[in-house]
Amino acid sequence: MTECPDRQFYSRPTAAVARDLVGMKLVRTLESGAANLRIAGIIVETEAYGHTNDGASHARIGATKRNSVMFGAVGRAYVYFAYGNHYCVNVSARSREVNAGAVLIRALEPVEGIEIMRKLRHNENVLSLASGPGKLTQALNITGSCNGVDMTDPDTDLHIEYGSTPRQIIATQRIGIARGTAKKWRFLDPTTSYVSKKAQIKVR
DNA sequence: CGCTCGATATTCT
DNA sequence: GAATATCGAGCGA
Repeated sequence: MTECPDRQFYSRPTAAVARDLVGMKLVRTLESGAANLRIAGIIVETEAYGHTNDGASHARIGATKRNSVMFGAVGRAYVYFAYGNHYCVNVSARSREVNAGAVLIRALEPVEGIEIMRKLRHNENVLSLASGPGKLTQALNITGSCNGVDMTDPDTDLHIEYGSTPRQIIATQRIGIARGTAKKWRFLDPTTSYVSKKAQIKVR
């Protein structure tokens, strides 16, 4: 039985991978003495990033020390430090037609280890635990040491498992970028309250 | 509720 | 020096 989406899953155009990741489960394992603590959430919001075809991508300028995972094997964690305060986590993915790419995980619905998330986040409100790319890395204790971890292996301390089927998925413009705004490469389930704040869909 | 701003790594100019 | 795939505190309405 396969627990995790395999290498083939990530060997497709990043927009397709980003869409299909909505509903999957992001799982973090922390060592705590003899036992292992499991923290996990359902992915409810993602963004796809490309290579030279995408002005918003870190990979648009070629490989650097920071973005090298985007050019390596697919299905691995690309973790970087943003704005000097927050980590963001992606999974590397790309089709054979390009040389780099990744999918940013923007929000989770907490499902396992919620009390641990509360402690790591210093926040009691479950709606605020992982509803943003910087928040979810803090809630799952994801730091630079996770960079390059294989997300297709259920035995690693950071990986992606099959989850649930989303009620709905919509594609919209990406958030917080100045270039590449025409692409509708942000994917989210608008029926959940756990998407990042800027991504809330206005209901009227 | 919405707006401004500080924190400050990485990369580019 | 400036921009960036962010967040939360502080302030005013």
